Amino acid sequence: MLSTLAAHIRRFVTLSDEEEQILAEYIEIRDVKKKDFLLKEGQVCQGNYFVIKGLCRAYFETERDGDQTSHFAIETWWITDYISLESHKPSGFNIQAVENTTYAVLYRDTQDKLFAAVPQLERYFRIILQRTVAAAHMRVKYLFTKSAEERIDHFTALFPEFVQRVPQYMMASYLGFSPEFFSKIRARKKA
Amino acid sequence: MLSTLAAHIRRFVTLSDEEEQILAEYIEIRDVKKKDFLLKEGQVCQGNYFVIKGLCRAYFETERDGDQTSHFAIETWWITDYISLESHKPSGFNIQAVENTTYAVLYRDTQDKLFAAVPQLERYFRIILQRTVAAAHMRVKYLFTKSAEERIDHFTALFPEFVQRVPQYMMASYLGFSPEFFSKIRARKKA
DNA sequence: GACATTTCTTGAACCAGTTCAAGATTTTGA
DNA sequence: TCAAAATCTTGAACTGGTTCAAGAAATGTC
Repeated sequence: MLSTLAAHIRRFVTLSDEEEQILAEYIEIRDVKKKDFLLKEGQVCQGNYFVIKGLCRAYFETERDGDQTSHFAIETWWITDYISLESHKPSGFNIQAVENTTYAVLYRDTQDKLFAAVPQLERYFRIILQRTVAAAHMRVKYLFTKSAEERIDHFTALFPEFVQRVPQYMMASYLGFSPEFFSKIRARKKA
Repeated sequence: MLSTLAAHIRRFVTLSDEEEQILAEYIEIRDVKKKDFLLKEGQVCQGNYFVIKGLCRAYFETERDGDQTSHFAIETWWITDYISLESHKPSGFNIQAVENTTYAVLYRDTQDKLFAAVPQLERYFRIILQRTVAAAHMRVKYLFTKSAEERIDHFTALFPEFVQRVPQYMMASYLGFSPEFFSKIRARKKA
């Protein structure tokens, strides 16, 4: 189970077998069922979650309409609330399993000790975060310049797996429009 | 000039005077006039820019309307196109000085050598990037849940300096609405 | 294999914000 | 100091999307 994470790390930095052992001591592997929570709004976020198998989403409640899906994670993606992690304040997000999920937790309060023991993990996370920022900028670019329909097409081309694994109303929310409108776009396309 | 950057780094990690000297060898300080470009669309982004004095913005051209401002940087903020930096592909963004600006460049191709010489910079950038991701998530949260007027109020409260230093049409673009609508909101508020 | 729950669709009325166009105001540079 | 350039304002017509409500289809469960 841990091997998935170790393999992912080795795609970016070198990691000896001994270092993998050290990592194992700092990581906890957990299982959750569909709809269970990794993090609940109001809790202070305690760590960073690496999806080994399954699919999770971060979302928050809005006043008017229902939930707003903020982001997703599938196999080999990290997901957390960096705002809460950073500020040590209660999170405004829920992180929930969309499918039955196996994931690894890296706890915030032991993270620095781990990084001291295996310094190239600092580099690994720098690289991961750099990609996360790039993805976030891409997303804003698309939100600002493309119509709802173009956003669907683009996202479907880029991550076809998601569109099959995630209910349509979550996709709609993530892409920034209502589930009803998603339906209408699909109807329009068939014609 | 470099001292501004060194001071910023020391807010997050320790940095000896010798290490500051090493850093100096890898950093270049530059001046640009208002409206000059740090990066132009079509170029491969060569580095990461740290604003010492002044104000810059990243934007891209859109088909229909004019520019779309993607993000800003004032004193002690880093700005770059991580998408291009990461992929080594031509950038889709322009990074431009909004005021006369002094900035430091950290070049991509020597960055790893610098990190090898001063390992805690890896940590410094991990922390900076973590905050950048947090900010990006915050921004999407506001874009999705707040009205144009609420976004103005929130941003003004959070970064009052910006609203004074940046033309209104750039703010409007950054916050995700038209400059005309910004005007109308202001008129509405006075009443 | 049928009942409950979750997800998806459709239509009608509506609205937050856009677009276009023209003028007013402010800032800039020689 | 004054003309040119940049920025901001206002109004009228419009549109991409929302909201509400109700039913249809799919999925999960014992």
